[in-house]
Amino acid sequence: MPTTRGPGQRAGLDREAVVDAARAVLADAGYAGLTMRGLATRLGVAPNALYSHVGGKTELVDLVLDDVLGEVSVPDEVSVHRDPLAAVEAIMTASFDVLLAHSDLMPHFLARQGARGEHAVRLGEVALDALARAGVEPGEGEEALRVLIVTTVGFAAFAPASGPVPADEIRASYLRALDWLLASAVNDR
Amino acid sequence: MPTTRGPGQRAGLDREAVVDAARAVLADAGYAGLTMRGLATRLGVAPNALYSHVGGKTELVDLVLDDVLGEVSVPDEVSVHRDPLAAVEAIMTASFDVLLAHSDLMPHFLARQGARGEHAVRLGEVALDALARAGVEPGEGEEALRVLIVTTVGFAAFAPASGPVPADEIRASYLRALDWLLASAVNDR
DNA sequence: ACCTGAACACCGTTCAAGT
DNA sequence: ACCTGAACACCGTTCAAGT
Repeated sequence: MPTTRGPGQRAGLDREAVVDAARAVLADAGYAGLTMRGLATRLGVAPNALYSHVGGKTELVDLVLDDVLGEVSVPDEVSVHRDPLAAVEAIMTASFDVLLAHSDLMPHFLARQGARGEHAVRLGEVALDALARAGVEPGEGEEALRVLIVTTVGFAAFAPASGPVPADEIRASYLRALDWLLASAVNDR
Repeated sequence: MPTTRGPGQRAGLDREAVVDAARAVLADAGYAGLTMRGLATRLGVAPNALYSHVGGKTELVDLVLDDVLGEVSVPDEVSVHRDPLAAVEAIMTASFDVLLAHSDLMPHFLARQGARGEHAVRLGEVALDALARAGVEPGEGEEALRVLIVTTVGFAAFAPASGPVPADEIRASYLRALDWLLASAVNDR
């Protein structure tokens, strides 16, 4: 039960607290259960208080998505140099597993046509570097990366356990598709 | 302006008319503009009248999606027998182009984890037959098809012209990914 | 069976005001 | 700058009733 607060009294909220609470709502009630009003209730504030910290619901979900992407472990420079192809594969499978745990966010990812938060950018940079080192032609890295991202997000969206196809089957399909794509991306010239 | 109608008076609606009107709303206002209430207004009926013909909004969008898939031209049996790999490619690129024109429906496709309408089923059957004839191992056709579908829908979702990447670039990426996947699916054994 | 009227239980967002 | 109160303009869906 939230302490009653008059106008002008602070709730001690900030952007991070809002994003954290949004992730908690997401974990409890899924994407369909994530509403600005419900989130405000959980935080003990009026619905419109959230607009002091995020621009709106779309931006909030963007922030949540990038927060999730922050959980993907990025291979260090040494690993990338030693075996760049394995590094690309590691980035993608790690991303897949993290995104799979938030598969109901993937339609939003696609509707927004990608992610442009700091974690997304960081992942993209490392993957692009690794692809170049793995032998992808200069100037073709972006295209290859786009293919890999669409595949990864697409399968993560498709895979929830509630679906008609078991998640482990989808995961196997994803891994196979990833191998097919990487083999072709590297050998194609 | 709809003719005023008292209780018990028919509007002459049926499932098909509702789906057709939904597609018209979609063309005018996009997926975000497709609401049960707005659709009812366009049809000149009360909002709840729609529930005599569709189970709800989710089912309506499912029906619209399958209606869209009905526009994909399916290769005839002769073509499939003559060059099965080309037939698979034709099915996928034709689907891609049709879905691309309705890219804002793709998040719904993924959220629903596929399409199970009659047109979707028909496309799947023909594609599966063509994949088998093209040399995909028995029992591996479903997996290959799943990979192709996710890729096709993923790129269709990703490609709208409003996005940061031009649609023709995305289309090129899609075609390349499709070639990569098909080459591996057929040769992999 | 197919429709209307009315209501229920919500949404996201904005505006003005208070400290 | 950060919050509240109140409102605006919507949603999808259900229930009861009419023909």
